[in-house]
Amino acid sequence: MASETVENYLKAIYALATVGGAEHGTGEASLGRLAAVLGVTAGTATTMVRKLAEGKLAKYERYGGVRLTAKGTAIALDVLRRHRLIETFLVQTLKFDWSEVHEEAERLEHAVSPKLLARLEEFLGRPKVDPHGDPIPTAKGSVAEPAGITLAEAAASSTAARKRSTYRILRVSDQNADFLKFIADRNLKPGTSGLKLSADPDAGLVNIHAPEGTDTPLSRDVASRIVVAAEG
Amino acid sequence: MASETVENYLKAIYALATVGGAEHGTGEASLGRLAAVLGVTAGTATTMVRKLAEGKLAKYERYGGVRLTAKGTAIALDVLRRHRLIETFLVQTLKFDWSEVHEEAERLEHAVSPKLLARLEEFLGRPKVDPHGDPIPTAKGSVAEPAGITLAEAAASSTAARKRSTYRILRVSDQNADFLKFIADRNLKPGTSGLKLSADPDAGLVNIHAPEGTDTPLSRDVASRIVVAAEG
DNA sequence: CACCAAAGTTTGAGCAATCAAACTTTCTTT
DNA sequence: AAAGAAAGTTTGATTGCTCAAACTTTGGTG
Repeated sequence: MASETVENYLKAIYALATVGGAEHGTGEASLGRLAAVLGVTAGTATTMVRKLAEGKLAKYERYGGVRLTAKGTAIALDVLRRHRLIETFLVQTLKFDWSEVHEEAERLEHAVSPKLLARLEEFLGRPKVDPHGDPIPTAKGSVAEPAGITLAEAAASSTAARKRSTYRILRVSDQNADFLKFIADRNLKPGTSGLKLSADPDAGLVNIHAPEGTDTPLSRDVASRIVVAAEG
Repeated sequence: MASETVENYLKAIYALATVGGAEHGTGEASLGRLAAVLGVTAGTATTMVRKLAEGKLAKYERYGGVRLTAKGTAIALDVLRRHRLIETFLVQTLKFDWSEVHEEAERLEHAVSPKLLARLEEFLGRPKVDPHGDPIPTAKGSVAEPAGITLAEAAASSTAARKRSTYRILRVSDQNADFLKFIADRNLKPGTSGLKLSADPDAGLVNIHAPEGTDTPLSRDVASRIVVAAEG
């Protein structure tokens, strides 16, 4: 059994190695960034990563970054599965706001048994995505990375195509509570549709025009964390 | 914040100090028994209990046993509250068998926030007792020790009174999975009523006569862990 | 290409919780 | 009350995770 700490390292490495989608990422995480997201010193991260490598959960060469083995990836995906099912439960059943479930799930994900998780999944109606639109890995360990493009990409696409389309929000991949509150305030949660987009490349901005007429300007950086699909 | 380990020590001391009901117990736990129920060596228990005393969670004198302070009791009751609400959730919502929820709750009780617990309590309909009939402490930290007498006491009471009465099971205070399965098999779970009792003091036995005619003989020891009330 | 800054690594130490084993106190029994 | 058993305590060591600080490697930039 991987300790809670080991699970957190694997999850963090997985996340860093797959920024921008499982296929899009480099598959590798730098030790500095890993240390930063885990809130430990660089030395601690180095030591722990060496231990992961010894346990065949990761591949690691000195000064060369870390990448998960199949075994490490399997555990990371399982943690992610637990995390996302728990978040879904908190929002769907216990009526938590989507901005406050992350911390809670962060603790619970290490305390649920496979059996509990299976029952929970059943109880929730076998959801495919969590409240942020992030896909829930299956019990067998596969993730259905959903279609869709980032808001940044959509806004940057050819003007003609974009002007014809409206967009629907599929996913908001960020766990910062303030950011999520902001998104919810602007009614830009997953499921919102009928949005029109425009870009202001010089200012580095993307503009979202909601059907009711309200406009929300976002930086490209922020826009790249929101996934949308063209509709109609 | 008390660590998971500290919470477990407090919970175990509370349980040992209140065997046979909060009022009935001695209020004190021996270090040997404490070590045994926690599965640690006696030396470890001594060391940890000294730390609890330093933190004003328990009173402790060398060679003299340990008892919780008000502060320690408050935490113990809070852990118990979490444990019992979680067990209720697992049985009531996720359809777990009552014999298999203990281990699960044992891990989860350290990972739930006060907010989650409040929502869960609401969702469950503010239950007063858990699936074993054990009372759920309130958020304010009071336990309503329910009325009722042990099966052993009931069976030992004057023959005349006992013969007139039938009994209802209120509580089965034990977490051993096999024992609970046995009890469930015999249909002796909390809520079962219409039971008649007889005692065989020489053999140290208590006999339960179910309305359908099945008889279950129990040792006095086991009978003292089942709480019943006379009815009708 | 030589140097410097940034990134990464190593070392020595600390904390929480644990054990085994030597030791002390208390209880029981005769 | 003395002896021995049972219960409890102390000591020294270990494990997992962490830090600070000294050190090394890598990779740009002048």
